[in-house]
Amino acid sequence: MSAVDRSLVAGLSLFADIPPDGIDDALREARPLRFAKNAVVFEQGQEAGSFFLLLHGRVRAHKLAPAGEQVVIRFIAPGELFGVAMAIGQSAYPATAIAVVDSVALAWPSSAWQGLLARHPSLGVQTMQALGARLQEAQTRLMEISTQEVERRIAHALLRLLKQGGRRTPEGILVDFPISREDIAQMTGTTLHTVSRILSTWQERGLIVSARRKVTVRNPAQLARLADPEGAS
Amino acid sequence: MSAVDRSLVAGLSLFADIPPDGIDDALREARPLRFAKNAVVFEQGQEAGSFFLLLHGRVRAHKLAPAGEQVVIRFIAPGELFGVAMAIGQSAYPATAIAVVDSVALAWPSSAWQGLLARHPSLGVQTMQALGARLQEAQTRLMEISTQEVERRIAHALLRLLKQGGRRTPEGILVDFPISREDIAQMTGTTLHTVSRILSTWQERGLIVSARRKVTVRNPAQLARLADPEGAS
DNA sequence: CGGCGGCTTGAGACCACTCAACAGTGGTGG
DNA sequence: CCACCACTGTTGAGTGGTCTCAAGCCGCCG
Repeated sequence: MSAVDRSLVAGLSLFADIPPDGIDDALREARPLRFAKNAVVFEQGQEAGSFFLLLHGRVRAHKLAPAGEQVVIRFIAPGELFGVAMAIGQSAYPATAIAVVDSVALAWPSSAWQGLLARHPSLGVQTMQALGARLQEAQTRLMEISTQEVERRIAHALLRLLKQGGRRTPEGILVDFPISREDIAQMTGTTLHTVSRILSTWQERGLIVSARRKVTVRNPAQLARLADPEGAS
Repeated sequence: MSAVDRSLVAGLSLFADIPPDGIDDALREARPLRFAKNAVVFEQGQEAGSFFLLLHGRVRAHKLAPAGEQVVIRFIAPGELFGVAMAIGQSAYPATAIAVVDSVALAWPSSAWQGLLARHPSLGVQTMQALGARLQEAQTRLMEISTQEVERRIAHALLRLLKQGGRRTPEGILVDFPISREDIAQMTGTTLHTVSRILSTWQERGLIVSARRKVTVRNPAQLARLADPEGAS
């Protein structure tokens, strides 16, 4: 009678160390939710009533600056937890989450977290590692934005996007979800104008092919050389 | 026969939910280490053999950029865990840790982590919340550096330093550990020159008093107004 | 008391931002 | 089904905040 079938989450590292009946137990409290493109999953500042596991689609998390500018925190891929505010002791969501394309996520009430953690300790381990990876990435971005000029930051951002969601095509590797110049600007601390100019010159040089909300990298190796000229050890 | 007395860590939130004999158990595997001012605790890239709990002093964590620039990740205060690379699934330290003043830390072998976590689940909860707080801070700094001009970033950085280690003095609130313009520059993604200029103007305006590696804020409220002109809700 | 690490301050250059105008493109409603 | 409009992207011109380069000063620490 579980509302969600276990096959939906089979193979996710989050549940890797949990036996089948444990997974059933965990899914019992979850509800699947559909989010249309551009739908808001939760909003910054709102009370953190649920946490989520993305099953299909793509979700963008961004933070609102006091003056109204947005900064993109990350793009969430299927298989990732998000909105785990209460796991880290926050009662409100620290960012806004919006579906980039039609998406499906499992939602648990935040109050279920403690019990889940107690019954399935490996969840804690997996979550801690995911948090650690996000912390590393945030610190790396901080380092980049502090020390590198815009072109290199954009190169790094693009490479990360490819690693997270790159799909081979005849023309090269395509970022497999819609991404605008504005998005890239908000990931790298610059403006859409500057991103547009830089992508234009890259396109002239044959490094990339881009269209409206679409970027294909023809030559990842050269892009990597742009990102790290020294080939840092 | 425990090597370290439990009174050393009494009152730390990290051990708040663990009974006395559990604390003794945890301390059994730890060794206290002294670090002289400017001593290296561990270095970025090095294999993560130990994790640490700072007891006295102050430790600076910074990351080295490919071209050699440093970025200050955080200042570690007594009571905080650091170097927990393996807890987050990293086999090497992602940053360098250096004692800012003479310091004392407890060191556990990294291999002890799993067992500790299994025997004392509340450790996991506490650590996850600490990680969450650090993630929040990193993301907030990302937002600041992406959207705000240098003066406001420095104001925010100073306010955070005060919150973490501020001591009342007749002249105002003093950052209670040595901090150079270069440190502040590396926290805010700017240069020591710009920091110097800005602190100079603040000093002229009577906002702060500063000396070599010392900053005292006379008027925190005014500084906060500089940091958030709108008084954002 | 000498030297070095930290700090200050000036001058000039430049990267990236702001402001501005316009051009595709794709979704939507009549 | 087509036309329109909002969204996305391009490109130019000008500006300015911050960096770089440079020189010198101060105050600790050894």
